[in-house]
Amino acid sequence: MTVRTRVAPSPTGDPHVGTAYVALINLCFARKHGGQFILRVEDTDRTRSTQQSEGAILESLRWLGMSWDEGPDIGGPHGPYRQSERGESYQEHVAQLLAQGNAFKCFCTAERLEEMRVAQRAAHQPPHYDGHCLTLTAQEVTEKEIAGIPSVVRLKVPSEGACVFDDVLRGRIEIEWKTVDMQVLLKSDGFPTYHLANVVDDHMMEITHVIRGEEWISSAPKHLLLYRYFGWNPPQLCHLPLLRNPDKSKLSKRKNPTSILYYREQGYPAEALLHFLGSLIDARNDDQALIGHGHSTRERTRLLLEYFSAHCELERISVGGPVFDIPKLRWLSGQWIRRQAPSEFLQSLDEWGYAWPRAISPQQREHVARIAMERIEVLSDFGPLVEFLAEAPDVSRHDMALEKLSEAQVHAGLQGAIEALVPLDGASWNQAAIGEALKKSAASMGFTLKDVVRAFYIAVTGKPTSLPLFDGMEILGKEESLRRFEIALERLH
RNA sequence: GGCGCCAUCGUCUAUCGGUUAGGACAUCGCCCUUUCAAGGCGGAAAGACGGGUUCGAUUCCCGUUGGCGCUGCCA
Repeated sequence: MTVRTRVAPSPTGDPHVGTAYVALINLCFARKHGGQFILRVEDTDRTRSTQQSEGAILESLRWLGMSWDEGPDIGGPHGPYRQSERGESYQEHVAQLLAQGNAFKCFCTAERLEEMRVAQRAAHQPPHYDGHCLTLTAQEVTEKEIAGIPSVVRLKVPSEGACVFDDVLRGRIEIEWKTVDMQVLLKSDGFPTYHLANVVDDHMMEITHVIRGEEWISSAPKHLLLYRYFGWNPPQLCHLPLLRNPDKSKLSKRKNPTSILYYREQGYPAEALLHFLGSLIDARNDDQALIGHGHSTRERTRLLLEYFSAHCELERISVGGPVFDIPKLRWLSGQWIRRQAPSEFLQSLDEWGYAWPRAISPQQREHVARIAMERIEVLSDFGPLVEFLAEAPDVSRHDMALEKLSEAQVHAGLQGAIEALVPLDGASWNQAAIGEALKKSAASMGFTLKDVVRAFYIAVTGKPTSLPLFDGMEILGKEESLRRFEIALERLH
């Protein structure tokens, strides 16, 4: 039997990093075993699902280099791959359950259910459907339907015994039937709930391994019960740990950026996010030797996926919920950026959508890239860092104050620098010559370059820390550099 | 509250009964150095607690505590 896995996102919001994490494991496991990986859209919540969200999810997964063998965009032998388009199948299966007596119609109103739950909570009982409609006769059901009372279909659950199943990661799990609720399978709008649609589709699509988040453990008995009612063999179940906020709660956008789009917009390379997610799956993927292979994003993500897949073992996934550690991701991002050749970095910037200021000529870009790329961790750090090359800073007298030198000394230092730079001819205006001139000038006044250089940084870049000064001045050119020194000098008066 | 899952440095983890408990991020220090980074070197930092089992437990079992999840006509 060939391995078939799936990821089944619900298009109700921004593409979540947790979806990518689950998708990645499913993809790698399928590839490792020469099987297929399917993308299925679970859009049964008609009030929250959007076309836009679905598009963003697919696009985000593709951005990370993932691809699927069957899905709503490419079709496949078990389509459609969008649950909203599979209504007939659910209706048939619900009819079967009803006919077999494994499910029942329920006409309870939302108000009654709410009252019931409040009462149960007050009595310290677990909130459960109380079976109100379970005893309705066929006659009564028909009457209510004729009267046009809306209904749902609920699952019948054994009252005794326990559901025992094996989880690939956690071993034997036992949950008593009496703790399992009579879950709604078909909503009053005619759409199935997750539980029904999921089981029917997984079976129809011949999924062999259901690898999903831990949050589904509690409802696994319902799913297994459905497989039993239908007479189907259930797939292997593997419940993954949930990604966490730093405070260990389930990763949420209230506490952390969870959208893949956010990380892309911030300029995290796709390969960095992919590498990070991979490292959460298996510690062997947390390997610095992997960084830097490939000459394009496409190739880099492909090689990572290949590596992750080659030794993917579900059993090695550790079950403690990992904190989504953004500092580590940032570091990885910086590593991936830095291991590129400057020309590749330029291309990455371009793909990310960076718009170069006019003042920086195409010929200068590689030089800028070389000095900037080792000082950033994400691409959005780049703009602020090179901004001074395009626009002169507005420095104040206060900015120029130094700890080690008096104002008079700073003044002299700037003056001396100008005098040292003026004689340099245009042809020798490069970082080495500039550095030498500035060092010599400082020495001639009895202090080291280190003593005054902070003032120079502020004069040229507007900030005490920036890109290497001499390089910055070379790129700015002699005229503009001297102009900035002179402005700074004026501000000191 | 009920049910379930989980538990090694701050974080991600290695260890699959015997280790000076290893690595990475973060952090601290030193070196390098025109600032800041990057890079190099080094430091500090962990088996939640209590019982068993065993010659020997981080590792196996039980309990406690803690964290998390589920408890919807959301997934």
